[in-house]
Amino acid sequence: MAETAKPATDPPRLDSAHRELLDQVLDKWSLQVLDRLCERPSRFNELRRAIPVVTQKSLTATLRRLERNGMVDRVIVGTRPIAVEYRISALGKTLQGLIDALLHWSTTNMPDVERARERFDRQGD
Amino acid sequence: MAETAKPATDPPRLDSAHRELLDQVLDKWSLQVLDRLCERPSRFNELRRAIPVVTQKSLTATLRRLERNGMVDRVIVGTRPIAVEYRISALGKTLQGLIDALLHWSTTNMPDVERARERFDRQGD
DNA sequence: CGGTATCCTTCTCGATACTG
DNA sequence: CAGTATCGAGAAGGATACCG
Repeated sequence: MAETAKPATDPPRLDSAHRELLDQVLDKWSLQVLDRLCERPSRFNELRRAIPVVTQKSLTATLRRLERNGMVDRVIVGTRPIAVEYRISALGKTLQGLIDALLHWSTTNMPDVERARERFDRQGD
Repeated sequence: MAETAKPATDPPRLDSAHRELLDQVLDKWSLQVLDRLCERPSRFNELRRAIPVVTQKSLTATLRRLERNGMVDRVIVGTRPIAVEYRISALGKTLQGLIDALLHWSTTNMPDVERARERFDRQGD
């Protein structure tokens, strides 16, 4: 068979489209928003209070990004004063297991990570 | 019973220490570096070529961060000219399943995400 | 080969003020 | 209530040059 296969450096499995998507969905605020919305639908200011120290601006940007990627639905539930509810979408739900796994990994391995950090910092001081 | 339990907004599962760790390990370059190193140990310039368009500076920073968190080992395998090999650590290996899962999720759901984006962009134009 | 050091631009993010 | 608009500080990130 003719060889197309001889990549001394083989192609990355994570191409730019995948990277971009994961970046938009796994970033610092998104993880927390999605985690929260998996538990229950929430209003804007509810989310704001539930997620310590997020600013309006960052929360708005995060929600818009998640909405654009189909992870959350923005539902207007009342007018005057306007009321908006954010809900996890079916597509967003598919991330729930992964988020739980990440949280679990982080919890399990945090002690080892902390030891590694101390060792590293002691070496290089 | 006395009620400590009445959090109208309940506490976030993802506290700042976890967020910080996940941020340091799931960022754009780290994912690619870890994915690559799970396949095989690599030299610095090998990684650079394998990961399209990463700069020296960013790759160095990423590797230092991963090393500090105990995810990769930096092994000097030769001197003059100096040769360094980066290897996934035992701790880093524990992330492999998660990275595979993320990659799989991304691949599976990319079409739906793209449809969602198109719909969103069409509404708001 | 595997980095550091420096400069400089770009983007992020918080603070603040205002609106339908 | 749920945002938008604007500004400015600081961090991230690229380009380039140099070093052990």
